[in-house]
Amino acid sequence: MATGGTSSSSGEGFLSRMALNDNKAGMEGLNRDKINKIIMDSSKGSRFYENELKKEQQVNQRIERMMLQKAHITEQQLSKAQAQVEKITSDLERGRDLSRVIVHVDMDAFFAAVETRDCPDLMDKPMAVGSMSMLSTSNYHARKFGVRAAMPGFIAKKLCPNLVIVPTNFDKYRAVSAEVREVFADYDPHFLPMSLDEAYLDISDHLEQRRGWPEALRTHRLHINNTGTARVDDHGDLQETVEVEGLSPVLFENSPSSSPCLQDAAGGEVEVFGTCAEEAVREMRFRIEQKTSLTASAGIAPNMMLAKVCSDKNKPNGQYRLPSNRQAVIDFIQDLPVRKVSGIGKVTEKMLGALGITSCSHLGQEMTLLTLLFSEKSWHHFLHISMGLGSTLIERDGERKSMSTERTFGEMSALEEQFSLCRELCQDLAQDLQKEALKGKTVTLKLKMVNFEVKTRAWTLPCAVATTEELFAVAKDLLKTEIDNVSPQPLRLRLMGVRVSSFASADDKKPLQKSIVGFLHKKQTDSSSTSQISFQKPVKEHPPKPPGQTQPSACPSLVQQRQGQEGHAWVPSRGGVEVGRTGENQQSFLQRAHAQRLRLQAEREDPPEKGDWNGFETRRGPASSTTNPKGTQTHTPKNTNTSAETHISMSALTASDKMTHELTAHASTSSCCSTEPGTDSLTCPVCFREVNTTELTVFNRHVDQCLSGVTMGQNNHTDTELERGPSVCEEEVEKEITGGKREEGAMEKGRELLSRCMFDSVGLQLDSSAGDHTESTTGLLLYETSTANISLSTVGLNPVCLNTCPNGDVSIHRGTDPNTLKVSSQSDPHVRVCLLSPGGPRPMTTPKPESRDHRGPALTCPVCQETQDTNDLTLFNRHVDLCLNQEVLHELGGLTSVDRTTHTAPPAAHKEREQPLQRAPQKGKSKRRGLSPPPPSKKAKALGPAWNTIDKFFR
DNA sequence: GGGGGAAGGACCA
DNA sequence: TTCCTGGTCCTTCCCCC
Repeated sequence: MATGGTSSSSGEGFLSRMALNDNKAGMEGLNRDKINKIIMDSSKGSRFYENELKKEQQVNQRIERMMLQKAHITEQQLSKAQAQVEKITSDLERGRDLSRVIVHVDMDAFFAAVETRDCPDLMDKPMAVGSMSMLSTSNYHARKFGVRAAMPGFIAKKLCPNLVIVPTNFDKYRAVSAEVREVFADYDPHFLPMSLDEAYLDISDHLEQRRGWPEALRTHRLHINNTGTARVDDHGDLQETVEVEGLSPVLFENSPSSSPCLQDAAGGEVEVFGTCAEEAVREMRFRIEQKTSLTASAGIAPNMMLAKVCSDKNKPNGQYRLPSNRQAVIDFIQDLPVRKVSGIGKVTEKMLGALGITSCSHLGQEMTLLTLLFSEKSWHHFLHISMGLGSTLIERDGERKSMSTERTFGEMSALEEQFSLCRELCQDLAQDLQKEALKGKTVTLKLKMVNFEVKTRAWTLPCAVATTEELFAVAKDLLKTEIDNVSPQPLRLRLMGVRVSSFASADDKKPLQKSIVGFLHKKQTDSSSTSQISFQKPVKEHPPKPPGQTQPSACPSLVQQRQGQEGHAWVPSRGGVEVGRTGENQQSFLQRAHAQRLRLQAEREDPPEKGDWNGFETRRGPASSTTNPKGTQTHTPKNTNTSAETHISMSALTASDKMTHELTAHASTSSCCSTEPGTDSLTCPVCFREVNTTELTVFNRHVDQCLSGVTMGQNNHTDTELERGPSVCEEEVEKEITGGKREEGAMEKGRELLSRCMFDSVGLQLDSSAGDHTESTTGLLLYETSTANISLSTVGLNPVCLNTCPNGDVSIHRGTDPNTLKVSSQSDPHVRVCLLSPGGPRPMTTPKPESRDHRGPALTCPVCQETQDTNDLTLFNRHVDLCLNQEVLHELGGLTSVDRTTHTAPPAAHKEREQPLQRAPQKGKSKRRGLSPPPPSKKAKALGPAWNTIDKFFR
């Protein structure tokens, strides 16, 4: 019964959850009160104790709620539940399978036994394996003092001052475990290892065969190795047969090897085992003992649940068989304490205890009540237990569902240390993932505070990730969010872990795109989802769904606006990333941009492809290699008329270059810039202009110059092709800007706009006096830097972290003037910022004119759907741009929620459910999965309909 | 208001 | 001075219908 606060099992006022768990072999008949007092005295006042107290109170509250619920149960509910239980019980009974012979084998005090075997001096001493902080296991001498696994060493020392604590040596245990598993495999090649020292086997098939075996196959010889330990050579030659003088150092009295032996013709001792299940298991344990000098215990039963309980029955070094008949099972279950059943721990035990349920027979008696108080899963489990049912099918080769790594340490508060550790963990995890060729979509950061409070923060990506950079990109943002949430206080950690889950399916496991070739190719063939960088006339119908999109890709509001304004309503007047373009779903664009960013990050991990030239490679049809002017190789197109694909390997590019290509590649799908198969020109992958040549040398020179222009933040084309005048793109842009009329400076506007699309660093002003620092007064930004990981500040916005910085030394922050940004890097002299918006400070709220011009209707922003108090297109466009740029910025930032209504980031301490740490933005339904911006906070919702409306765009 | 996805957390071995 | 890892289930929040 819940007592609230602390509960006592002995009247001393200690936490029951911290009391000794003597539910383990070798711990019977201990003085629990005395041991518990020592445990409490050692723990009281510690942070651990305080946390346990908190947990205990939570469990007590659960119990109180449960009891309250119980008090309100009606007779009607009970009778209905009764009928339900009876029906299910009947169904389960009909399906009871007693045909399999399942064995659970558990090595006795495994780690301790291995250490004792290797150091016989420990044989008669109480010893444990672990450290002063935590013990992994203890031997049976130590258990008599109450020392057991999962107990801190310092407390164990108080219980048993003579305790010898041996450090763990997992390599050794793994090696021994491998030997044991070799034996298991002879009885069930598909056995299921649960840990290094535990496994389930289905020996039904083995028994079937065994019945026909001659005695010789069931005969095993004893021999002694050079350490004096008896060993058997399984069915092999006896190298040295010596009389067994005694048991191995860690064998127990009822060792299978101590059974009477026969002598073979050569005078060696042999043991013959029978054909039944007990004999087969005894033989298995015998062979394990002979092979490793360690003993094992086993349980034989018709299902896994019972086998597990049975293996504990005659521990150590014993076995127990539960006959495969219903009555035997029911009798066995009757008096079995619920805590003995795998899956019922201290909390469940306590909750059941509050209902007066301590044994499995009680479970059966109270099933009706349990159906009304526990979840369906829970009471189904209870019902199975009460009937002695369990799995008869050992699930082999089950798919791994997650992989993680974590580390416990002394208090860690320094940011650098935390991020450094975070990166290390990501690195370790990436290596582990690589070993199993796994990629996962969900990255979870686990933090344990110094007060033992555990927090997990997860983020699900649109595509599976596996590399250090990819993992760190997410983990560090999650970490940063937590740090920000407690700021200015430091985040005081004692554990950090990183986990990856939601592993990719077989299809997703295909190697990540090495290039944007598919991206380009697909766009060329799928105009419906093509991003039109040119500014076309409004479309009237929704374009077809892009592949993978479940929602219509056009923004109805936007279409409506455009129609209503006869093509003049919203002209995306800024350069850079244009979202909401005709025929383009903003979300799908953002998704692709983000996905591409991840791919690019992934490619950083890969070495440059052989044959790449400056990271660019042009392929058309089957390629042959040729040497380019730089002396490296490139592929010469053999057939320019078939399967034209522009392959841009990113491996040799900097992050900034890659980002450039991410967007320019996108731009390449423009109708005005796409490569037309069948022409004698090649399309530059940098500027996406057609270069009127098929001569590789000429083309390479062009690309080279383009590339250097982009890299240097300029578009200093000097090629003749580049100086031939405005490209088709520019003309399109110009048309859109001027409405078809050529005006003074229109061409320049077009050029500027285009160059911004291509991430020209227009607007940056280099402050040479600041050394590596670049300052700019600017509006919204996207980043470009060769080292990435920039915390971007935009005017009026809080910093938004966009990417990963391997070196961690790039920073962008506001200068003394709130409208200036400072970009700096200690290691990279070429840090660059690319503008998505014209230079110059921009107001962060939509500037409203004194009074609206009444010559036309009010305009509604397609992003926030707020009616703007203006019909002035310049002002209106500025507002739309602000909204959209924030979407883009936010999207690429990935994690920081942006309040679109106020155009400011939400308060760092965005606390929900009174959690001390901010939750990672919650994902919504599949429409927003992964890439789309997280929903706004409650506050943001209260402030305006921004999120709802942007979401509706894509429905 | 219910269904269902996502995330956090508890529990267990 | 109280582990590490991986799994399942429950609760809560949120969006959508």
